[in-house]
Amino acid sequence: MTDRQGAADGQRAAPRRARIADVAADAGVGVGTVSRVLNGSPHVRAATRQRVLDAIERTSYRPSQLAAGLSRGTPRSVAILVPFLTRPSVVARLAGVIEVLGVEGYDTIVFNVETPAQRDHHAYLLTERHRAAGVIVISLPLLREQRAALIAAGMPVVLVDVAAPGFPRTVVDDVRGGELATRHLLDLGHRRIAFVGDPRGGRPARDEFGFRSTADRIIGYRRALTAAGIPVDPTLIRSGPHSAAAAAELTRDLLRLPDPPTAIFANCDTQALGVLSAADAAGIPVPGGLSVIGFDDIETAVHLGLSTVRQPLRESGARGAARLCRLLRGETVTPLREELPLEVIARGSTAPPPSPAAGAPAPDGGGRRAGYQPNA
Amino acid sequence: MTDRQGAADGQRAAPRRARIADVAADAGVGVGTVSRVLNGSPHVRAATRQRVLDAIERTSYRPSQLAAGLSRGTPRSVAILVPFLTRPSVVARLAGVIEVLGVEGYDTIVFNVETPAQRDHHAYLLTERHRAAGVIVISLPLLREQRAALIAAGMPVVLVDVAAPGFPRTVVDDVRGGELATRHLLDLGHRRIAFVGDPRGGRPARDEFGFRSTADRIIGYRRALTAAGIPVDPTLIRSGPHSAAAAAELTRDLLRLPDPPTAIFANCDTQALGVLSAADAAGIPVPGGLSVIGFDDIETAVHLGLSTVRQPLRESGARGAARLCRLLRGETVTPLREELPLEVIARGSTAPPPSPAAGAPAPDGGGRRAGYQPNA
DNA sequence: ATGAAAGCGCTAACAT
DNA sequence: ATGTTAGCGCTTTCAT
Repeated sequence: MTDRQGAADGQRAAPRRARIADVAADAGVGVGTVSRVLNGSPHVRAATRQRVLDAIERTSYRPSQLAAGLSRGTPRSVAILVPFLTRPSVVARLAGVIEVLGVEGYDTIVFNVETPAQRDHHAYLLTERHRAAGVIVISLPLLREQRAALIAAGMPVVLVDVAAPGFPRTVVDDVRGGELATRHLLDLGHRRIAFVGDPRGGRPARDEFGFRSTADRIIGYRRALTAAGIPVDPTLIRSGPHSAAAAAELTRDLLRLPDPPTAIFANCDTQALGVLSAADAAGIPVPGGLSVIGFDDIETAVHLGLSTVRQPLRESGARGAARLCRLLRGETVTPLREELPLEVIARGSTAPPPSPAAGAPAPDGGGRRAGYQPNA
Repeated sequence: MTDRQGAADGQRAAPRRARIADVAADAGVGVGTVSRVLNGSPHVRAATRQRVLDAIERTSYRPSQLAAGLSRGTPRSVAILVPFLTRPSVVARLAGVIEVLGVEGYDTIVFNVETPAQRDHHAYLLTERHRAAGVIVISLPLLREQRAALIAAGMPVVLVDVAAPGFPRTVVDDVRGGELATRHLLDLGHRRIAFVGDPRGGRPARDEFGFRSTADRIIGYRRALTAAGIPVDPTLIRSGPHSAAAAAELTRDLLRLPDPPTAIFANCDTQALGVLSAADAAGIPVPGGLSVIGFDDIETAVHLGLSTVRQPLRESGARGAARLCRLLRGETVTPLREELPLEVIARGSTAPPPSPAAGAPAPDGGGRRAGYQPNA
């Protein structure tokens, strides 16, 4: 029988938000009980719970995340640190994270890092437990001191697509990925295979990200080549900024070589796009005159019929988020290092080399796909 | 109840986080003064301020966002509602938002909406002032009742790439965009121009998003056609799901028409990709046999040499965020409707029609660009 | 200009 | 099982 906020008078009085005490009063119970109902405590009689639920309904009560967070000591939101948010592979992972976290009742705060300085800035802020209940780091190597600070702060952290000793992480085997891509090309009969990617980078430093996947993929590339008895030719390994444009430039050089490659393994699909356009600009048909394979399997790869090494992007984010939630519940995650599968997706951008170079009679059906040929 | 499950390390005396009272004690002032320094109040003597600053340094104090938020009544974080986060145009806008908000000291909480139900769910949650200080809605039409609830809750809201009466919004003129694209094609001499896009959609409803931009672009398309004295042929206007694959399918049909179009205006760059691959699959060269223009100017458009109508994506997000910050400071934003410019970027995917259909001797240099031709 | 004290709305420890 | 109460760490009057 509570007065519906002075209904009689015409002017709507400021409809003061109901607080937990209002609900308690309305239900005729203590605030503790309401809190218990809110947090799903088992120590509440079904009948009481129902009374509280009704009161909540009547008062249109909405709990304050803020107050709950303060009281609890940690908010119901997690921070996620990503480098270059707009890159397709990154945003796909992010979507996976957000989806899972949302279902688990956590808000996702996104920190985008585009310079080492931003990385340092955000990494510092995230050691504050009142800012986020936990942290998910995607594809971004952290400095040793930053990892230490996170640990010292007791901050629950999971890594996605990066590794660091002692941290729960969801990754793929990039070395194996490099091997898979290269072997796919070898199986088609290629013998002169180039690699186009980012600079190998060292370890993360004050002024460097130190991304590691390229280096690993190159290791796999070399390994596959060596296993096939083909000497690694350093002039076929090129690196430049992480962009299609840069990849295109590198490809241009490669194609001008006296003995140009018949196939190119691009470090990621975006760079593969650059390779494709450079090939086109040079009038070299793909896969007729050049085979191209990328990495990641982003959406455009499908549209362009790009062969690639697929990794479960969205799922990696989802898995990482799920593991963080486990951590936040006080459970432990195991194994610390979770590996997701890699798979070669052969589309139309790879085929046997122009003139039967070596053996291998093209095991593939030589599938070809739709694409774009502006200069036809 | 001593320590929660921390990281692997065993020992480590709980380094109790310094609170504002610690700083006050260390500086020999009251907590109120520390708070004033923290919040840049002018009512603090310079000398006192310095003492406090030093104390903060000594105690390595970090203010609690949570406590400050509770006390203030609203957190230093803003919510951003986006549909289909992984779409390139959306994530570009999001990056702009995050950048500006970060600089202004706000955290960005991202809510990704992929179904009307998710829209409703999140829109409801966001009427809680203790959850976010303000809301930025990107490219997502809200139901009337949802807008009303936001207003009733006194929630500061800005819109980006969507319109709603009474709300501050940063948009482009899609009608004009449709006109620009179509006119570009007309100027090249095309007379048979098709449109490929999303279903026009009505207004947002319980089970529908009601995206509006397609409808507007079609209006512009018709307007340009009519202005050029060309009758609008309904069979040339096709729509399907927002994906390159669907666009490809629609294009396939279009190209099989007895009197097929010589040019296609795709609702967005992603769909233009689909158009391109369908053209390729049909063995029709672009732009030799078919001209294609998209909308947005996402990164891949550059790599593929796709002509398009550019809109400032990242900037739209940045502008929206800047306006929200103004709102949060209690200032008013004006004009309510902020319009960003549109511009045709002619790349290699548009050229005069195959056989000089009508007049216009191709004002453009007929620029062509790199692309991908897997079937050559 | 600065200190003291009253909340902000909730959780959790402690009673009962 | 449920009520009571003491904080969580800060901002903000209100005095002084």
